[in-house]
Amino acid sequence: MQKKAIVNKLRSSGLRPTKQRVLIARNLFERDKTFHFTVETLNKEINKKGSDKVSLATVYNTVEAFTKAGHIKQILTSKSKSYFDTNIKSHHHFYDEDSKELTDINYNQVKLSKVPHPPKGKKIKNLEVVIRLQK
Amino acid sequence: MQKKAIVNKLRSSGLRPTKQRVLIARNLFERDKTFHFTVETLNKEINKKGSDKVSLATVYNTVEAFTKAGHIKQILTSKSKSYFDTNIKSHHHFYDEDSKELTDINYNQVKLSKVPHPPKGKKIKNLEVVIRLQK
DNA sequence: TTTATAGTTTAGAATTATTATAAACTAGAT
DNA sequence: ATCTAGTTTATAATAATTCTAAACTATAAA
Ligand SMILES: [Mn+2]
Ligand SMILES: [Mn+2]
Ligand SMILES: [Zn+2]
Ligand SMILES: [Zn+2]
Repeated sequence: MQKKAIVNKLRSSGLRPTKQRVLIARNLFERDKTFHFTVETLNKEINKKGSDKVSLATVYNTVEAFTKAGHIKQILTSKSKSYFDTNIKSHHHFYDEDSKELTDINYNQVKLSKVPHPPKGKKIKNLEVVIRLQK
Repeated sequence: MQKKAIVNKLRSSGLRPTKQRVLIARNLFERDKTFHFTVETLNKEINKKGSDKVSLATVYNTVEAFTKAGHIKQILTSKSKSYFDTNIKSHHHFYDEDSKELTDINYNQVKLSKVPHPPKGKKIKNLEVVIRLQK
């Protein structure tokens, strides 16, 4: 994804392409592979080396804005820190209880042959599987 | 579950049946139905009305001890607060994005016809499905 | 182009959830 | 009854996140 595309992505979701947002978006989306992150890891990544500094408040604001816009998504965990994913396609996760690491499971690696009906008046938005691993 | 059984449950997991632990355990397990809670809701429930007071620190300690002992389990959410479940059987959840409520899905309401192999040297400890609902 | 303004960034304070500390207390063994 | 490791508690500390309000800026309008 090139800078032009990044700017369009931001504009298309009603977000002004500010210096900070473009910097963060390039860091998140100009990669070969999707990945998982926390605000803490993203903030470190963004603010390392000689690059222009972005405040922690802005990292929080931007992550929230990108989540609301659907550019990233929040991941289910049982931890006190929020995890996010640049892979917004429907997919599943392994959670390694020993290393505490989350890794993607390809969507077609899991098949469901029976899914419950949603309660009246509600629709299924998505379905996520988490497989916990142990030694 | 009667008081005697509660005391045994605590003893069997190496926990002394103190006044506070028994009070909390009775509140959690002497019910017809399992339920979901946070430390905050449990603390309110335990410390309301004329009952003996239990400190918040003890509620945290006890929830941690009960989780380690396998009497309750922590639930996957994408929130900053930890949720717990008195239903320790393998089961799944609906998560209502509008009301932000978690409800149980019976285990046999979900069937998986394909599950990925765990990475080398790891075993599958359990598998949880979360179905997000929207209006 | 300037100008106006709504949107954005920021440092720092505030809040919230959780964990740590260390002194007082107690269950249960002897 | 005495002893002691385990437990409880008030309170402090830490960690994650949200709030605040002043300074700044992207961009639309003049
Ligand atoms: Mn915390
Ligand atoms: Mn928080
Ligand atoms: Zn993922
Ligand atoms: Zn449940």
